Amino acid sequence: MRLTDIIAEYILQMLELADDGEAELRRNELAEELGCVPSQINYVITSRFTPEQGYIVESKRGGGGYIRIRRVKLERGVSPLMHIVNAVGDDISPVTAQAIIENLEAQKLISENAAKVMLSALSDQAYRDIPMEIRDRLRASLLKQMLAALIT
Amino acid sequence: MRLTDIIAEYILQMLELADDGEAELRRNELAEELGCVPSQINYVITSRFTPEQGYIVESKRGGGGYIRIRRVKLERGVSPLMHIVNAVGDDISPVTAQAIIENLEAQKLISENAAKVMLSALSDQAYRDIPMEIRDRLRASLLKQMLAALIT
DNA sequence: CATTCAAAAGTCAGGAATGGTCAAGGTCAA
DNA sequence: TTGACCTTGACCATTCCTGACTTTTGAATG
Repeated sequence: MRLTDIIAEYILQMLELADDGEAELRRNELAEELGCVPSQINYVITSRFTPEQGYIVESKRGGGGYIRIRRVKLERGVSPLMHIVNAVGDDISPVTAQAIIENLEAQKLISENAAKVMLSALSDQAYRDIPMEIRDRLRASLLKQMLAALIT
Repeated sequence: MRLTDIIAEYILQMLELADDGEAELRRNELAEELGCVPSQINYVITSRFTPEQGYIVESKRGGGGYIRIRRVKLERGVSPLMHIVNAVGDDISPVTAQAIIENLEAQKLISENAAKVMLSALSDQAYRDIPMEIRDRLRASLLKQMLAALIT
């Protein structure tokens, strides 16, 4: 198992155990405990605990420093899907698109089946005949179109 | 025996041995073991493990990368969705695609939400940047990919 | 106070370990 | 002979991991 997975799993565990949905850690300490260099913690956080995946991260340097990771709930009141549609630009990478869909599913804003369908439509697997240069544009277009279709 | 056959056979074997219908492999490793260049693995996968043939494929690059092949077609008794996947050719018009989805929904083979999502993904509305000449190919590819994702 | 120091966390570039794409050429059966 | 299928290799893209260097912060010191 990769270091990255171990670290991510550890943080997820912390989030689950915390009653306030907040995990606070000390970077050097955690790196020591998990046997990696400190900057690897940053790598994991920036690659797996992104806003698209539903997390926000705060930190402080210096004495008494920390890294705090919070799972954020999408606002259910004002059509969170619309919010995403508006936030997505003209391009989107496969990884980012996937993160958005998985987050929506985790928050139960879309069904498992809808997630499956969308994931398959956003994967490069379906774009064999499409030139590389326009795949990310197509993906963004499809994502927005599909999400819009789900807004009542 | 052709290399392609050897590779395909090997993967099929892996799928049979797997209890979850899923085979995960490392491209370079397999290429080494079977004595071919790595890209030949891609050729085999794109030519023989397609949605039409009842497979869906995911992969990840980079450290700890993999190729995962999942069999969605049931051994005996083909899923009704699989019939459609096989019946659709390399091209499909917007009207025909729409009719297929509406029919599946009417027969309660897919949910209303899944139908909505698929309809939006199959409409030309989402293909603004795609040259006219390849839209129907893209549509067919997406249709098959999405339907396959819904099986099992 | 202002300065200095130590203890955090952040950034970045590079290397290694993967898989992906494409175009050119080879093989073979019809 | 020709067209479909196969094979190869050069080049590209992504993900992970590390370490050197930078920045920020609070506390000790003068």
